[in-house]
Amino acid sequence: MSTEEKSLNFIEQIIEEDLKNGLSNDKLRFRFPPEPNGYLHVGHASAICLNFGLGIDYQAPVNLRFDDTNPAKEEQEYVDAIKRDVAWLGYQWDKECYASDYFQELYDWAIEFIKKGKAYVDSQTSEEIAKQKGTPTTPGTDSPYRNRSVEENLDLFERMKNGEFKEGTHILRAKIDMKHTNMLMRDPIMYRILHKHHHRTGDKWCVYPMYDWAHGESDYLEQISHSFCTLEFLPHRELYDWFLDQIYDATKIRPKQREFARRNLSHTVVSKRKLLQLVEEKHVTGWDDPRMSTISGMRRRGYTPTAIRNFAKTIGIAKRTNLIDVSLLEFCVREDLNKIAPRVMAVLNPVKLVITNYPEGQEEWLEAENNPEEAVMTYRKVPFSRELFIEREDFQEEANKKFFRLTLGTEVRLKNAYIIKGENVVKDANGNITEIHCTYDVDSRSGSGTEASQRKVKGTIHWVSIAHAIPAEVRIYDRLFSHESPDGNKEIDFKEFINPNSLEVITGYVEPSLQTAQNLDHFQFQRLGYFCADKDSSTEKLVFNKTVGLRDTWAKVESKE
RNA sequence: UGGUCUAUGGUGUAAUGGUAACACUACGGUUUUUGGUGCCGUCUUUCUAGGUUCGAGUCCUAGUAGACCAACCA
Repeated sequence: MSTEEKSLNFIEQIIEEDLKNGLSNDKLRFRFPPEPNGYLHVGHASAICLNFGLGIDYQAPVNLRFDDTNPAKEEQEYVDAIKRDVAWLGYQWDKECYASDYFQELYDWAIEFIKKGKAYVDSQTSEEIAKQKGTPTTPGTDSPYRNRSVEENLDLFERMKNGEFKEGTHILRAKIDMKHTNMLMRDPIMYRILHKHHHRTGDKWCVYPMYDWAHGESDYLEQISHSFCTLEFLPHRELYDWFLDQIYDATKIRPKQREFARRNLSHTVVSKRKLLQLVEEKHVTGWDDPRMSTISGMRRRGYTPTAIRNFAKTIGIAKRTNLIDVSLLEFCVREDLNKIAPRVMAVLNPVKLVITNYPEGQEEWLEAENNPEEAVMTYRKVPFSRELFIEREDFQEEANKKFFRLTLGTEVRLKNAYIIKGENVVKDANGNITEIHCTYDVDSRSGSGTEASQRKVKGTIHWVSIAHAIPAEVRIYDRLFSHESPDGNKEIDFKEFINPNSLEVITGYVEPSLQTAQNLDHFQFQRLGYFCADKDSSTEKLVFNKTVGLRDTWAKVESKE
């Protein structure tokens, strides 16, 4: 009964208003239109969640359209990666489209433009054209070729298409207004000559449409009702509408472009160009490096589709410039992982613990909860023996009042096992601890129901049996940028920004149940953080990537004495 | 020396002329066989100045600040 009044964001309000004004719900259609010139990143994830989310909410189809109008930058590899990423996020597109599917229609329309005197061939250099274009504060001037005859334009444009000219010698321009306050309306370029192989159309074309001439028309051909893009395209809207005016058939849906602010994330870069630079300059191992903000990087890092979708939903949509703190993304990741990640024991910085009163050669397989958050609890067995590894930092000889873990003379519980008491330590010549000796209370086994097993001790620590533990490579990631992400459009030197300690590779020991860990399964190494298994083809070893740390307060508490 | 867009706690987003709220962060308390989780709480908000109105975060005007616009990129 209590249908919560959901507040609509401004995008939903636009749609609601259109529906109220007579647009039929079954005419709704959205699209996500990436250029296949790189991998998708967390910013695209927002756009994907917006468009596909609207599709789900309104039960409307969403097209996946590749904006492949520039063969110089686009590759099939990127098309494949984009499809994989959108699908991984959990969305299904209605039609898979390509701007290149429309090259013929666009060409035919361009001929009509010429015939109607709406377009002309300009034969100046790009420098001359740029000069005539003026600046945001000064008007442009007409090209000397602006008033060529229709016949000459038709002839020239056909010869451009037929490959008779070199790149840069001629372009087709829309004839609008060189003095327009919006620079995009100053006779924008519709076609340029590019003798490049296109990943889909091969060598069929050597004239390629520009974004502005292809995008709205693609929306129109696909009968997209709402075309959402980022705010930097806002000045393009006037041109989008002008092009549509020339070809629009009133019996059809006229697509509407609306803009929202792109999302910026602190401590990271959200720009394909900069991500490409990181890859090319080898600051990272590739587009799917777990430190990258790409969707494939986040996948390898262990972020889940649910977490990313919740993040997108939480940050919402608006029109103001923003810088979202990564801690919100990390919260979303923890929130999801807490529910689904099995708790397992692992020791990353081991020190040997010997239980002196535990029989030599004896082993027990103890029952352990997989995840206390589970609705129906499941269990696994973990091996216990006389010699264990524990985390080096879980032991201190001298007890601080706020230190709840193992010290000499105090009791602590080994998770899922027994209560032990620290007795003494063995040190090497340099005074480093090499072994800790302790005794255990045989009646204190977890779940045994004995009085001793009910006893409260102030700390619980984690362990693995040395004889049974499996060595694993563990990759600990830190933020790629230690302070703020480099911003602006100018060339940047990443060396000034990159955190040199963003990757640490260590060898840890994990409980044997992880031997069968599948690629990208999630785990909580108890008290250490969330991790995922990453199969590395170059090694037989188990490899784990640290996804995100736990929200840990002990360091803070202990530092306050 | 132009045009367009934007302005709500440290961060992000709501409030659609009628009690400024939700989440994150930070901090405190509590539960806990994870210093995790859960639960409870605290701190911190409408850019400025006018105007319209019984009433303005919301509408209007001006100012201020930020963003975008001069690729044969998208």
